[in-house]
Amino acid sequence: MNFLNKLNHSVIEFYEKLSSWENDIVYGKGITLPQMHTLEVLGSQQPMRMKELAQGMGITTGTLTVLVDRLESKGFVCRKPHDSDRRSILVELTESGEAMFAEHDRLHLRLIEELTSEISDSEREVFLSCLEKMNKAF
Amino acid sequence: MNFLNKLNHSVIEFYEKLSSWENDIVYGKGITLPQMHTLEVLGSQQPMRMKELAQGMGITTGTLTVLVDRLESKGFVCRKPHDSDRRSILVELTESGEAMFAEHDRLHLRLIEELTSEISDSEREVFLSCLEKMNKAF
DNA sequence: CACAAATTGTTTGATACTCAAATAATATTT
DNA sequence: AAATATTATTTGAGTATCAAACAATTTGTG
Repeated sequence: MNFLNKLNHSVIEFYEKLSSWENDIVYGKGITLPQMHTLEVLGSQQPMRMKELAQGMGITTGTLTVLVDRLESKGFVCRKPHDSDRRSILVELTESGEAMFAEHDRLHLRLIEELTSEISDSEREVFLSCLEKMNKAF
Repeated sequence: MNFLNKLNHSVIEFYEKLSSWENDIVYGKGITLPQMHTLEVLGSQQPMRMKELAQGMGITTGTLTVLVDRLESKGFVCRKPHDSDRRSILVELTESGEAMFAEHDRLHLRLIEELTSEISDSEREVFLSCLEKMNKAF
């Protein structure tokens, strides 16, 4: 098997494992993966309009409406009117939503820490650099 | 922001982008992501019992039953009786399922090829090595 | 051997995600 | 002022998912 093929399948394997880990973690918190994803996107930019948030997540506003409904009823986000555009609605993390996001991010960090614990600093530097280049090219 | 944090968020960003890419690619083929995932798992080991396949995918057999129903009606997989255990059922890719899987794998390979095209061979070697170590530690 | 216990796949009932299309309210353009 | 565009919600339909109940078969035990 050639190099690129190996790389390809290692990427797929990592993706699958991360996906499965994510699912397990999130499930234990009484929230779904798309719901957590919403909190994550809001975590990095806040507040956001429904339209922006939907675009950032790659879903339709129709889908987002029900997603935000559920997150709101669980107390993790809140809707606010937009100052200058009355068609728009701003979505924000509540204190509890912030906490949920922060906790998840912490777990993520710890996972990456564990997974790379046997890798030398210089190799990790290269790894990050590759990842950044790939993200840029995506 | 410290190193691990950067690494963590680059991993998340890559994961999101790959997920979105996967979705788009698969959507155009009249098949869903979980359905493609089923073909992928079967692609690397075949035939598999329902139970094995479900475990390999991290879903219940109940979920898998309907998934395989749909794939069967689309002609991508087929069910066969198990020789020695009459409770079990073997699932296999059809010719058309093989083709679908192979095509998807090819696209995946091309994506990885493109994303890493600006990265030197030696760095790609390190990248693969890191990925393999992380998969092992997962 | 015969019956109890475990395994395997399917079915059922419930919840969630997703989209496309229709709708209502508000902005923008002409 | 009226037509067009944008934004969020609602509706209808399909799919994914799980847990629990079920039927068929295999394995284990007395």
